[in-house]
Amino acid sequence: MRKPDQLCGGRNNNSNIKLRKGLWSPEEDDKLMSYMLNNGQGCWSDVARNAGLQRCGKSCRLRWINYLRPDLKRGAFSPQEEELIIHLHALLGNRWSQIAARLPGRTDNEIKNFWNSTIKKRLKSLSSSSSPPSTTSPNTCTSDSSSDHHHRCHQPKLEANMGGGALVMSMHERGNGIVMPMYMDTSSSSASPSMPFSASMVLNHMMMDVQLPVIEHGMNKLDEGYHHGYDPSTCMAQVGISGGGDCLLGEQGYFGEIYVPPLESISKEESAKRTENNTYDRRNTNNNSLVNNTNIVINNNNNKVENVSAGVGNFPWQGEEIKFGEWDFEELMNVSSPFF
DNA sequence: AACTGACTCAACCGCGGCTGG
DNA sequence: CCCAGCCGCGGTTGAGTCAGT
Repeated sequence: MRKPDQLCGGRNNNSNIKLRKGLWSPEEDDKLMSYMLNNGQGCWSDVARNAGLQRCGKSCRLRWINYLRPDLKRGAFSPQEEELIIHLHALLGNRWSQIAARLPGRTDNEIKNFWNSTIKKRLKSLSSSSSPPSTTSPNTCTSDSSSDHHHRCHQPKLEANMGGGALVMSMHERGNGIVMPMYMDTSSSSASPSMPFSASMVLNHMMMDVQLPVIEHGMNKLDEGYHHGYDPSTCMAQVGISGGGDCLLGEQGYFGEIYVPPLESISKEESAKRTENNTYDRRNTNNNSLVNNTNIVINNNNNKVENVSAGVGNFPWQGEEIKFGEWDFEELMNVSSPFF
């Protein structure tokens, strides 16, 4: 049931105007940008039409989300962001949009590309160099999520059927700080782990290698990220996991509480100016973003993920409450309860 | 300088989910 | 319940760029 609008390459609904494809011109960017700033987000097909763009709504949406959005952070990923991505991927799998929701100013596409090009490669090389003897098999692969890995990788399955999704089993203990992320392939219908234990260990090593700065307790900041306005003085991305006791990701330290230091600071005025002068050369825009707080709050009292509030930018079209509703976290946690 | 392979990243494609009629 | 329209997501592609020879 393909719909006309989604067939971007096709013809417009009510005209014979051939929809444009391919790279966006600066003029098109201008049109879309000014339209979005003036009118906000509505129906994307209307946006495309009303902005005078010979593009399908989908294309406009993609362009806006991945490139024109004023709160986009440009430039290379910081080590902290990188670590966060690795961890979140271990936790969420290839749910790039959810990962992106926790990285203010980053898009799912950007993260996906970064993962596929950089991190995956690094994990691969690390796993090949470390290769623990007991767990290494000819079929060992990294967190490669490409479609063919299901055919190539046959890891020993866990007993528990996780029902898809990714799971981080925290064996974090007081003092020794063992964190054991175990990746469960989300794309596999068989719910078999796509990351062998060896790769998990590699991942783990990577995480352990980097001591992330830890911020103070008091992370029960549900909804702060979204509801609070942008505060330049605290311009930072922040992921907090509430709960004094055991938490999903470990009690404290590596990813229990991650402080992503201010990557850049920028005033509202500068941001506004940047919005106006949004350049078309991505490589020249290693600039700043309207970063606010992202909070992940996990209620550990009942081992249930309650709510995740993610504020990605301060724009009404982006504010949304994100929940881990897609998997049954309670069940997931029960399954993994021996590890807690 | 020319060639080539690797890499990056913007954009497209196709699918599933949601919603309203 | 069914269907159409739309949105959003993840996977993939391909053009441009870079680095090595």
